[in-house]
This record gives sequence, C-alpha cells and structure tokens, in this order.
Amino acid sequence: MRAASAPRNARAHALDLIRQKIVTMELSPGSQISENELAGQIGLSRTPVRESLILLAEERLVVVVPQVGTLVSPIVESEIATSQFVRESLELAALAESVGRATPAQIMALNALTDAQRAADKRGDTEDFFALDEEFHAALMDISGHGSAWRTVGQAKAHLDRARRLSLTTTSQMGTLIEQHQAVVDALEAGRGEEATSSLRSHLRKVFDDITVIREQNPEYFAAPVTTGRRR
Amino acid sequence: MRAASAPRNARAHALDLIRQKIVTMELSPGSQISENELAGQIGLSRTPVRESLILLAEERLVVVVPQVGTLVSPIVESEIATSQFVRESLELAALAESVGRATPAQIMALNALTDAQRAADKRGDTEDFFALDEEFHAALMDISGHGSAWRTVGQAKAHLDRARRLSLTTTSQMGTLIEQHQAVVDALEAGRGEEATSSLRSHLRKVFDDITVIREQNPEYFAAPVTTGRRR
DNA sequence: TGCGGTCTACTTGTATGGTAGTGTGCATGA
DNA sequence: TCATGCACACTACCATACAAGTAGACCGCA
Repeated sequence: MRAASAPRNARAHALDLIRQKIVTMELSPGSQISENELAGQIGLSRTPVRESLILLAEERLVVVVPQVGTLVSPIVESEIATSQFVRESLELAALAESVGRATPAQIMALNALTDAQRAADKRGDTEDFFALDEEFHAALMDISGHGSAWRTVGQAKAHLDRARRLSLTTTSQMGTLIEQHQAVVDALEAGRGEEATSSLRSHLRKVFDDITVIREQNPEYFAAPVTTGRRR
Repeated sequence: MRAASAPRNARAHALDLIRQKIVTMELSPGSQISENELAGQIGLSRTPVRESLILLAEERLVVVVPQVGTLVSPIVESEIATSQFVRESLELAALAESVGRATPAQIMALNALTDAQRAADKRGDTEDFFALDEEFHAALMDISGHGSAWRTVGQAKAHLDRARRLSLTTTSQMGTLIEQHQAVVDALEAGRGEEATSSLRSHLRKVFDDITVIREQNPEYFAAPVTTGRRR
C-alpha cells in the first residue's frame, strides 16, 4: 500500500505504523513487543494498539501468547510457502482472465509503471521500486475485474516482502525483475495468454527462489519449522 | 469450522458466536447491531465484542461506521464474485498439485466424508451436510500440502455460505453436490488430473450459480452494486 | 403546515483500572 | 553445588468510565 495517506482514526494509524515496522524489519522477527511500550512510542493508549495487534495476529505477522507477551512472527518457511501459493494462484488465475480484456489505456498504464521502475532502478531507490512493484501487480490484477481480491494477495505478500527486504541491499537484480514485468505486459498486449501466464509464473517463482537464498545468508531471522502445538 | 470446541478465551468465543449468527443468517444482512446489545446477549463486556467486530469487519462480514453504528454487510454481488474467484483459484491450484500425491489413507478419508454426506442427505440434516462439505474441501486442500491456505479460502467461503444458506431449505440438490465430490475423489485416486480439476471447477461453479438464482428469490437481502464511495 | 434549530439518546472511539496467568530470579535448604 | 519453592514483576485479558460524534425527535416559529 503506497497510500497510508488517510489516518481515518487512531487505530488505523497505529496499525499502519506497526505493520510498516514489521515489514521493513525495523522490528526484527522473533523480537518481543508489548502493548504498553508501543502505546508509549506512538503516543496512544493501549486500546487502539491492542486492537492493531489483534489484526496483525490475524495476518500472522505477530504471535500473541496470552498472559505472556506478543512477539514478531519469525519467518517460517512453511508460512512463506503458503503465502507464495496464495499469491501465485490468485495472480495467475487473474491474468488468465485478463487476456483479451485489457484496454489500450490499461496497457499504457502498465508500461508507465515499468518505465517508472526503470527510473527508480537508475536512482537506486529501492523503496520506490518496491512501491511501484506493488502498484504494478495490483494494476495487473485489476484488469481481470477481480481487483478487490488484491486485498487477499496483499496479506500474503506482506510475508514475502518481509523476507525480500533482507535482500534489498543487493539491487543488482532489479533490472531482471523489471524486464520480467515488461514481458508480461507485452504478451498481454499481444493477446498471447500462455506466454503471459508463464512469464508471470517465472517472475513470481524467481522472487520466491530469492528468498531461499536469503535464508542461507540470514538464518537468524528464520525459525525452524516449528509445529506451534496448535491444532488446526 | 466444525470445531469451535476450544474457547481459547472470551473474545474467541464471542467471535465464533457472532460469525455463526451472521453466516447462518440469524443476523440478517443489512440489519444493525450494536456492541452493547451483543455484549449483553453474550454476557461479556464491550471490549471482547468490539474486538470481534473489528475482525469481522476485516472479513467484510460487518461494516462499522464510526460514531454511527455497525451493520451486517448486505450481500453484494461483486463481493460474492470476488470470494468465488479466490476460492476457485486456490482450490483448483491446490488440486492440481495434489494429483499423484494423494495417499491411499487420504483417499479413504475423502470417501468416508462423501459417505457421511450421503447419510446426512438421507437424514435431511443440512447443518451436518454443510459441516461435512467444509471438512471435505479442507481435507482436499490439505493433500496438496497447502492446508494452511485453507484459512484464506475459509474467509472467502463465509460470504458464499451466507448466500447459500438462503437455499438450504431446498435440500433436493444435495445429492448432486455429493456426486460431484465423489467424481473429484475418483479422478484424483486414478491420477486423472484434468478430470479432477474440471470436476471440481464445475462443482464450485454450480454452487456459485445457485447463488444467482437465490438472488432472484430473495432480493431483499441483496444490495445494489453500491460503490461505497471508498477509494481503492 | 412547513421549516429550522436545539436537545437528547445512542453509537463507536479512546483511556484507564483491576484481574489472572506466566516466567524469572532469588533465597533457602539439602 | 545443585535442586526447589516462593515472591515478584511483567504480560495480555477484560471491565468500566469518559469523550467525540451522529441521527432523529421535538419544539418553537414563521
């Protein structure tokens, strides 16, 4: 979400703030946080902070242990795999329905986004790059007519993004990702559905595969495949 | 969710209760509810009830208007379409990955579920039928190894189920649904992936199409395709 | 009769106090 | 030295009080 522009109320503000801290790794996975402490930092009472944490727990970004504490979810491989599965399934299904539906204006908008990404790449602006990446995928999904399903993708994506942030220092691969975006747009414009979906699939897989590399480089943030003792 | 067995705490209890009231149409779409009133009924204070409503708002099952009130979400066609898209995409993608992975024990479990559904059909027990339906689809997804993505499907499914409940009086079609389940299991067991996915797709589509019929019969619960003035 | 302002009842939002449960560290004793 | 029990500090959970805002009823007036 690029636009956290409208602080509808204090809770929404707190929620955006805390989620950002988690996804950007400012709050590192596994670290303990407390309602009191966060409330103090943000300048609110415990109530809106607590409500935010409940929502974040629903997103699996934090784990609340009753009477014990709240901690930032460790990056669990199975969780990432699930997020990848959800994202990939929804984006590919949407793209398949988009073939032949995309208007010239929509294609233009996608091209504008890839251009903007190239500019961000040259500037080395990884933050903007990530924001544009988000916009691109959202716009792509919107063409299918299932834009409102982006909410679901966004939740899954949060887990992936958190892991990806660990590699944002290595900006060398941004060019590759942009060209993969472009390949999807070009195939979509030409009406080549198979090519579009296969391009998008390999793009999403590449992002996913990068994470496994990241894991080897930053094992401290990754948890063992714990079975949390919770029954399904 | 068949098992609301473990009342982990008061809020989880309230959440299950309220969600059930909504999905079973005990709280009709569009009707206004209040934190105080619900708290009184359940026998809790506003706090856990309020937290439950926040979560339900995130699921789009209720709409909270600040300082005005909370109302059960009307059944909006676009919302149902999105839910259908999410459910269909995830279940089909999972099934495609399940082909060749299903163990004999898993196939047996699926067959046991269809048998149980036939029994429920004979008894005319629609509640049990719905619960078994849920179990069946969850078990099917679990085989793919992406069982934890069922959470996501479950949220989408809640919207669909609510609309389906309107037709639970017409139990005549339960037999058809069961045989569609069986067709999926049989194809999966035989390793015929294409047949399995196409069977599941037509099954899910049938459920979806039923809803459009329901709409014509119960227009009062359906809202016009309102653009709620909310920017994406 | 119709219009306008005010007042009240009710809503959700936020702050705060008390409760129950958990983990930790320290003192005590073997 | 090590094990054990206990007190304490800390947590999230829930209840309650207060604040901010809205909608509608009601009354006065033109």
